[in-house]
Amino acid sequence: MDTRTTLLDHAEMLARTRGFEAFSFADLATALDMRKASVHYHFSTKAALAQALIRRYRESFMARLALIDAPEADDRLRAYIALYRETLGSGDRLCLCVAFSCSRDSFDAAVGAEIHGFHRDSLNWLADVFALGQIDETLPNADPAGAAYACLALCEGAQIMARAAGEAHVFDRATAQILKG
Amino acid sequence: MDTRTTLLDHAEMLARTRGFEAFSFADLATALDMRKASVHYHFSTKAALAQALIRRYRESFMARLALIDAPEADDRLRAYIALYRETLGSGDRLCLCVAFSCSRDSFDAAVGAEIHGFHRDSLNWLADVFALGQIDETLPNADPAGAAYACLALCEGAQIMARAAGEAHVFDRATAQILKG
DNA sequence: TCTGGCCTACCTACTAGTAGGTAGGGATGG
DNA sequence: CCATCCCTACCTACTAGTAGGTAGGCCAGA
Repeated sequence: MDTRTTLLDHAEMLARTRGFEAFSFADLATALDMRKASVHYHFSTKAALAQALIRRYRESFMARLALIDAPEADDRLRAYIALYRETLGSGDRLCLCVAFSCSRDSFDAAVGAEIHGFHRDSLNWLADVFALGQIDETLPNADPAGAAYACLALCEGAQIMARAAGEAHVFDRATAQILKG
Repeated sequence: MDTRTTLLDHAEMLARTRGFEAFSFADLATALDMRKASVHYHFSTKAALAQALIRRYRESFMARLALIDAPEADDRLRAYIALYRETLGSGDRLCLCVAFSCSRDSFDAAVGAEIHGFHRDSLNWLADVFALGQIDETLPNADPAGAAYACLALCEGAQIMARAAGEAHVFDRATAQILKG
C-alpha cells in the first residue's frame, strides 16, 4: 500500500469518527509511524488534505453507485440505502460528506464545491431512480426531484441519529420508512 | 444581559456555524471584549461549556415544543418543522444537537447523554403527533414510532443539506415531502 | 469586610508549517 | 563500468502561533 493512500485512509477515518478539526498531522504521523514533516511532504497543507479527501470520497462513492445494476427502481433504491448504511459502519462514523458539511466554515471554496457536487450527483442519481419508479411502478411518487431531496435528507439524518446513539440500527429504523411510502 | 448568558449565546452560535472544535475561549473573550481568564471564571473547562450549551439548548427547544398548541396532528407537525427550520437561520447554522452529533467523540459521556436525550424527547413528541394523526386522520400512518424516526432524520438531514448548500430553501424542498405522505 | 467578577501574566502542550539535510534508487553520459 | 545527477521519500530540528488552563491581584458594591 503506498503511503499517500494509507494517509488518506487514516485521515478519512479520523475525519468521519472525530471530525476534521479534531485530528492533526501529528496524529496521522503517529498512526503511520512516521514523522510529521513526511506527512507534509504528501499533503502540503491541511486544506490540501481536505480537498484530496473529499475528492477521493466523492469519486469512490459515485463509482460504487454506478456499479448498482438492479433494473427495478425499488431495488436500486434499496441498494443505495445499503451503500449509505455501509458508510455508517457500526454506528461510529459518518459519511465524509456529512461530516464535512457540519464544519463547512472551516473549509475553503474548493472543498465546499466538492461537498455541493457530492449532493448534486446523489440527487441526480436518486431523481433518476424515482422517475424510473413512476414508470415501472415499483416506487409510486408524484415528484421524483422532490423525493430525491427527501430521500437524501433522510439518509443523512438517519446517519447523524445513529452516530449520536452509537447504534447502527437507528439508521435502519429511520430508513425503513422510505420504502413503505 | 448577564455575562454567562451572553457567553452561552456566542458559544452556541459559533458551535452551530463553525463547529465546537473550531472556536476557542479566546474567540469568546474577543467577542465579549473581555479576557480569556474571565471566560474560564464562568466555564472552568471547555467540557463544562459544552455541557451547559447542550443542556440549555435541549431545555429551550423542548420548552418551545411544549408551546405548540395546535389541536390537529398535521398542524402540530407543521409547527415542528417550522421550529426546526427556524434553527437553520439563513442556511448558515445547524441545530446544536446536529452539530454536536457530528463530533460526538470529542465530548464526554454527560454531553453524549444530553444529545441522546434530545433525540429521545424529540422522537417521543413526534410519535405522539403521528399517533394523534392516526386518530384525527390528518396524518395517516401505520407506525407512529417509525414515522417519528423518519421525520426527525429527514429534518436533521435537510438541515445538513441546506447548510452544505448555504441555501435554506433546500430544507423546505426536502421537508415538503413529509406532509405529502 | 467580604465576595463576585474581572484582570494581568503566566504555564504547558500542541498546532500547522518550514528549513535544510540524507538515504537510496534510477537514468544518463563518458 | 562507473561517476554524476536528479529523483522520491523520508528525516531532525525548528518556527510562530494558539489551545486550554491557572495563580494571584484588583476593585466595586452589598
